[in-house]
Formats: sequence, C-alpha cells, structure tokens
Amino acid sequence: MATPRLRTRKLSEPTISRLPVYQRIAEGWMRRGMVRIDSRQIGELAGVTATTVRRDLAGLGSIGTRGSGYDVKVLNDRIAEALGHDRDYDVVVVGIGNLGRALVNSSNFLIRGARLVALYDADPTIVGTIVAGHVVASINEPMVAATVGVICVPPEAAQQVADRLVAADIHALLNFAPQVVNVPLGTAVHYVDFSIELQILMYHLNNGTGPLGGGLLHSLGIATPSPLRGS
Amino acid sequence: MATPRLRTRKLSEPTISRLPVYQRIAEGWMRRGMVRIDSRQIGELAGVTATTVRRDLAGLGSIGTRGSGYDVKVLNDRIAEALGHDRDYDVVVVGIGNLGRALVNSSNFLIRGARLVALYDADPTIVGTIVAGHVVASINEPMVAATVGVICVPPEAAQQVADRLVAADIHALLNFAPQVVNVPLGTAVHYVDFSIELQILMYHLNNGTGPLGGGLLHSLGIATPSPLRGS
DNA sequence: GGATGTGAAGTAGTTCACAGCC
DNA sequence: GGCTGTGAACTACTTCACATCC
Repeated sequence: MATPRLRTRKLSEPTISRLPVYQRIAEGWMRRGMVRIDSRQIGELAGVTATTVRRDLAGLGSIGTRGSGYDVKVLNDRIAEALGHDRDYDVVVVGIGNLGRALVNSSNFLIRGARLVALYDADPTIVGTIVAGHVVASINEPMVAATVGVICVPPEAAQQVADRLVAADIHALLNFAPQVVNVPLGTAVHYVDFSIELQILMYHLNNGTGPLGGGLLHSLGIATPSPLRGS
Repeated sequence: MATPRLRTRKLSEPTISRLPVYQRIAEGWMRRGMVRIDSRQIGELAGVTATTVRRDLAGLGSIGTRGSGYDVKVLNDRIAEALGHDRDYDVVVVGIGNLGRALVNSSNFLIRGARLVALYDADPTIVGTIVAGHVVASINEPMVAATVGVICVPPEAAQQVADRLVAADIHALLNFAPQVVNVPLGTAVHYVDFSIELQILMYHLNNGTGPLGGGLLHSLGIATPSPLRGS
C-alpha cells in the first residue's frame, strides 16, 4: 500500500461515531446503484443536519465535488480508511450464548478489517461445536493472540473473562455484559448496553422531549457505550 | 407520597445517557450491601469526572447529602423516576433469532418499567415455540397494542416490520437491524448498531488517540446519541 | 472535616452564512 | 445554478473553584 495518508488529523468523538453511519448509507446507495449523494440526503438518512455532515466529511480531506455532492464509492473508501478498516484486526469472542452467536453470525458485526479468529465458552455442551465456521474452544484453554476481545458472558463472569483476555495480551475489549470491569492501564474497554437505548427511548416518550417529540422524524441513536475506569 | 415529582425539568442528552450507567452502579452497590456512595466513586466506575456526576445528579433535585455522598437506594429510585421507570411500558419484539432471543432472555434488557407483551417471527419453525414465557406469534397475525417495538430482523425485512409496527400504532421503535427505516412523522426510531462500537474501538486503536491512547485508562465513551431531523 | 450543589470560566461541538469551485 | 468547504457566531457541555450545608 502506498498508504497515502494519515493526514486525518484528529477527528472529534461525535464525528467518529457518525462516520460508520455515513458509511453504511454509502454502502446502501452503492448497492442500489446510485453514484452520487449530497450532504442533505446523507443528513436526512443519518438524522443530522447537512452542515454537520459536511463538517464531518471535511475532516477526511476534500472528498466532495462542489455542485454535485459526494461519490459514494469515494465516500465509502475514505471513511473506511479513516476508521482504519484497511488494517486487519483479529477478534476473539468469549461467551457463545444467544448474543455471542448473534454477533458472529451477523453480517454486519464483523465488518471489513475485523477477522474472527477464535470463540470460547465455558459450557461443555457448547465447547466443541462449530459456530460461524469455528470450533468453540473451552475458556480454560490458552487464548490465541488477537487485537480485540468481545465479552458476551453473564455479568458474574465478565471480570474473570476480562482478566483472561488481558493476560493473553489483548488490550481492547468490547464488553456486552452489564458489568463494569477493572483492567490495567493501557487497556481500553468499551461497553455496549442494550437496555440503555431502551431507557433513553422511554425517557423521551415520557417527556415528549427530544428526538421523539416535536415533529422530529427519527432519532439516530447509534450505540451506547459506556465508559469506565479502573480502580 | 410527598414525592416532589416531575420537577425534573429538562435533562441534557449526555446526562440522560449517563443516568442509566449511574443507576447500574447504584444497583451493584446495593447488591453488595453498601449504603452510601460519593460522586468520585461513581465517576471512577462510570468513567467520568466527579463534577460531571454531581451536575447530572443535581438535575434530579437535591438527592445527596453534603459531607457524605449519596444514598444508593435514593439514587436508584430518583434515577428510575427521572427516566420514567415508574410508568409501565409494553414492549413487543419482532424477530426471534439469536439476537431477539438474547434480548428477551437477558436479565438486563427489559428493565423495570418495560414489560414484554408479545413476540413475533416469520419463520414457521419458530412460530408457536415458547420463548421467555411467551408463545411466538406469526408476523402475519395482528399486532397487539404496545408502546415500544423492537426490531431484530435481517436488514431486508426491517422496513416492512417497521411499517407493520407503525400500522399497529406503535410509535417508538428500537431498531437493531443495520438498516435505516422510514417512518411517519411522530414516530421515533432509535438505532442500535454493534459494529459501530467495534469500529470506534478500531479507530482509537489505530490512532492511539482518545480513550485508548495517551495515558488514559480506558474509555468512557458514553454515549453517542444523535439527533435528527425529519425529512 | 468532607462532599454536595452551583455560579463562572473554559472548551467542544453545532449552526449560520457565504466564498469558492464545478 | 448548485453544493461543498469553512471562518465566524452561537449553543451546549464540561471543568473549575468555592460557598453551603451536614
């Protein structure tokens, strides 16, 4: 790769969370054979203003064409590049219950750049079965090297799994268990919590405020990570 | 009750997305028999500063005690009240694949206030089976009344399901399909997309920026709501 | 003493408005 | 004409610092 760039300086956190949405829109447009899209159209689909879209995309360099909008192919490629999809990442998933299974079988979880390398579970009836083309290994076996560890176990087991992942030198965790985990400095944990979206939706329902209320069409919630910090 | 009720004016969007996190922390504290917690402790667990915690909670009224922090029970209750958990919401889930199953069986998806009333699926081998105590109905049967509809079907089917939910007078949708859906004005759609979290994590890995990188412990992403606007 | 709650200051993000280019 | 890209204005959120109360 003549990898050009890295001129992408620093994108703001809100921008980073919107780029995957724009990319998904671009993919959809491509699939339908459309070639160009403008900032107003992206904005309507993504649930943000056209100006915000242009600001976000301007951060990737001048990728639009004045007077006619953005080429969806270019848009898709540049976003992929900015998000690092041109590098490969190895992903291990721990906990092959309904959720873990849903994730690894979903066509959209393991997007470009992410490569599933191993699955682990504690349940002996699950260990040894084949899921998404991989034999599920026992949680007690040594873990393979990977970049990202995905935790899909019950909350009681989350800390223990996090410890094992860290011990295996995996320092980027995506935690679907509703449980805060402690990790050493230098390890990133992102939390995904379904119920939080539901709760936010309920708040708006209750108050008639925000996304739901006054004439707004829909709200694009995107995900709901949560933070944390270690002891 | 002399409950001072509904003095909760308007909470900011970031605050709303953090409240469920604080509530989860309060629940955990209660379970472990702890009685009080202070803003610094909440902040560490939630991944935000103590000041942010105090600001957020101040919006719910004066619920802390100067000098000693917050009573976890009071904290939990007031957050529940602010988020509208004291009202009941009927929830229907459409699409009982791995994901739908994971959601309805998860102890944390249907939190207080949310009541599962019906499940629907298109697959004849799933229709009629019992999941989470409910008989799965066919997607072709008339839908029951509900407040919130959860979409867990493949992306191709998402629009059609959204249409059916809206036709059944359900105007708050939680969409897990990676597919933007069109709904009439007055209907709220929140999107939850797993892969977006993974992509954000990858971006930070790639750039060493933000949550992962420079000396920060781990990420506190807190949410990523986005607003929207109607067509 | 100790931690909350909050004005005041600072910072980040969004929106406006328009110059620049196709 | 149309739409991008961007300085300037604005708005929203966070952080500081401290008065207030237990």
